[in-house]
Amino acid sequence: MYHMNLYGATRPQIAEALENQGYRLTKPRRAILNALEGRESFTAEEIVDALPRVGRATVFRTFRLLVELGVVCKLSLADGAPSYNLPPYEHHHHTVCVNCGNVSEFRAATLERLMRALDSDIPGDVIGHRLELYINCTRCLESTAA
Amino acid sequence: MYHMNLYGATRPQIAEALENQGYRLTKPRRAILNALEGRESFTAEEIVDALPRVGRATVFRTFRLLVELGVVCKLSLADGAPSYNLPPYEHHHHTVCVNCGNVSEFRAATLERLMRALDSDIPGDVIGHRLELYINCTRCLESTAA
DNA sequence: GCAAGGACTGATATTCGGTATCAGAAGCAA
DNA sequence: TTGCTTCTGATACCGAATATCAGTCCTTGC
Repeated sequence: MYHMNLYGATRPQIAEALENQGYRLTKPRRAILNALEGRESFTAEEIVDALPRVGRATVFRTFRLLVELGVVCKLSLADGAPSYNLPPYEHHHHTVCVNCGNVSEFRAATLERLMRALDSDIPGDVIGHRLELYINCTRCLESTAA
Repeated sequence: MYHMNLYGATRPQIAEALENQGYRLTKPRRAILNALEGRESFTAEEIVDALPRVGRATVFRTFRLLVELGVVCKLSLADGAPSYNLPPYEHHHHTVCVNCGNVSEFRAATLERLMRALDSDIPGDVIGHRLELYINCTRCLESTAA
């Protein structure tokens, strides 16, 4: 369970990973994986609404499972509201548009290297980090300029 | 209201800033500022409990106000639980011990410079960021080693 | 000092995101 | 099929925070 690398996995790969970990690939879980397909970023409530035949608790349980598996990742919008996404690759960070709420990912090798370097400056062991950049996305900038 | 720099301000400075912005320095607000004094990191609930004569809503309203003013800042512990603190200087980041929950600040000039450099790599305007490092603090490491 | 008006307050209800519980259903292995 | 485990949905609940709103406090203008 530690350091799983499923970012960017296809649905069949996710399904396989679930089963390899001893989890069952049940109908509601399949429905949820289906619903995530094609979405770049989503809230739990969105999925609950999209799947009226799947219970609220199950959606949250499955989200928690997928986060543990490293398939989806949870982030906070600028107002603190939680959101989830299916990131295309591991060790990425998020940009969140404070205007339209759109989420994108970026990798920054330099940043990662720096983060590792920081480890030696910080008393204690750094075991993880969270970085979010709040932006005005190009689309929003264009539309407000118009 | 934009880009206020009150991190590290003393209580009289905070009080003055409130009044300069047209806010009233009322008894409940004074009580809250008093209660924050000397605390490094605190939850809203802690302050609510510490001040039984001040309403719950008022504590949250005042916290929101102080966050807007840039006096206190809100952060998430590793489990996502919200916490607040009175940072000693502006443009800092937090280390959160995943074991004991202790919060500290650190500045990293290099990091800030890098962050500014990142701006040019990101489509859109970067207007803010949030970085939290999750650590095992030295005290926790020592006590588990013992 | 007093009245008037807005800012602020506390009590209460409500929202939102998420978890606990638990009886019953679904999945799997023999 | 039996039997066992995992999983599910309904429901209730929780913590953090906001909306509402009648009433109070603060300030200012006289």
